[in-house]
Amino acid sequence: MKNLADILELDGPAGPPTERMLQILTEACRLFATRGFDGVSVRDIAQECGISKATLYHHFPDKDAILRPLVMGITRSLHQRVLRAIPAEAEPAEKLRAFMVESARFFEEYRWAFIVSSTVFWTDPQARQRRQRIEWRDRHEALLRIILEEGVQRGAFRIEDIGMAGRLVLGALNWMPKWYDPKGPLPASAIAEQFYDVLLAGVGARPDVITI
Amino acid sequence: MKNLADILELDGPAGPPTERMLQILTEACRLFATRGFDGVSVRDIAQECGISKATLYHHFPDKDAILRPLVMGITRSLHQRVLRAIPAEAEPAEKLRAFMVESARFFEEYRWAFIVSSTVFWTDPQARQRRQRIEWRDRHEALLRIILEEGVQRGAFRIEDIGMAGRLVLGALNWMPKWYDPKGPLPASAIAEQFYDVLLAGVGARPDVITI
DNA sequence: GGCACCCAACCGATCGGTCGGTCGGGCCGC
DNA sequence: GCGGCCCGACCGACCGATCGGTTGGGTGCC
Repeated sequence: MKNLADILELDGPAGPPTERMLQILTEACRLFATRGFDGVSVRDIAQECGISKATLYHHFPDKDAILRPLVMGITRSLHQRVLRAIPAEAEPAEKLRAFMVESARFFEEYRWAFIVSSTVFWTDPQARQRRQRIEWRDRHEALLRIILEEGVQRGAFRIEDIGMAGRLVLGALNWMPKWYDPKGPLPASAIAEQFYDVLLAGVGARPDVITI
Repeated sequence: MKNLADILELDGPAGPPTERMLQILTEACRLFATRGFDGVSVRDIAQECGISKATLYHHFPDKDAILRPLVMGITRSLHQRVLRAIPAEAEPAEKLRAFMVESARFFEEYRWAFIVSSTVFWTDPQARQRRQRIEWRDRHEALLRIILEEGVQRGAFRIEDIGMAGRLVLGALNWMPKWYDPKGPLPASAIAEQFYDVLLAGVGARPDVITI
């Protein structure tokens, strides 16, 4: 995982996060991703960091306070990074490609946090910063929808239901964590490129073109 | 949820599952899907069924024994149902369509169990019947791969990397539980049809065809 | 001395699971 | 028909373990 501090916004009233806090967040993130939030005890996190549980509670008020910045940071940063990666003047197809590739790249860099974020979205009916998180996610989905709509209007895309097309794209990308192997032959960005190719041209052969 | 008994294989040495066991499985399934396995206590399940915890343990040896048939049954039944829904003599494209639509239909019928199964796959590093479950999943993925390969060989599909194309398809389908609303306008099968259309023809406009 | 950091020991609550016992309906010998 | 018996379904009370979180007291650096 790249520097986890980049995606966090802990530098509020308490100043920038300390080295120890980052260590706790990093270890907790990896544990949450592999065993789930409820499957990891505060003792586990402390032990993994080589400190006592009481020390951990010196840096964080409660268990939720460890999870929250991870989920929140990932949701926000994903959108911001993808948004920044999309060239303003490009063709819609190129924008879609940028959206998909940058999403995959982000996933690869912050894999554990990405997994935590996407699993927590489920089993969390109430509070945990839900509103603000959903706001970012909606903004992200809106960005994709705008790209697709622009493509349709400019004649680059041919889409019946934009919402459904968007969900197909996001589904393929968001499902990646479940099977992606960082030691595999292809980086996530290359996989996203392939997805893009299939998505744009379809898998169906085009006899009408071939037989001209 | 349709009759949960259809997907279970509890009728082993102990005979067919009793009404009470089915009730426990049904309620537990719904709770697991919404709050996660670790987020649901045995007390919760018992209370939801209107029985005491001791009574629940009279019907199941432990908590895992409630989860196991759900996850196992879904994984196995999904494959079997989809396999049966694919016509042997059809074109590859029609087979792919049947694969996707039947998967969606199955998800819609056994929505809670489907969600439980797909979430449990994560946070479960060890035992819980992992080997047998993965066997069914692999068989399912192999089925899709065979369809795609046949399509390529018969000139119906134009695919660079079959594994990646398959993962795109499965990703879109498996992600559905996260956003699908059973009270929405479209049934899951109709959504799968749309996915199929996009997948086959792609979203890119085809000026080469239009300008003939 | 004061502050940030750290710890062993402890707290009440809740976890998965067990125990001894109650209840009611079928089934037997008579 | 009927007392005695059995047994599956059920329950309240309890178990040790572990949960998230707290307390009070160190230790070392400014």
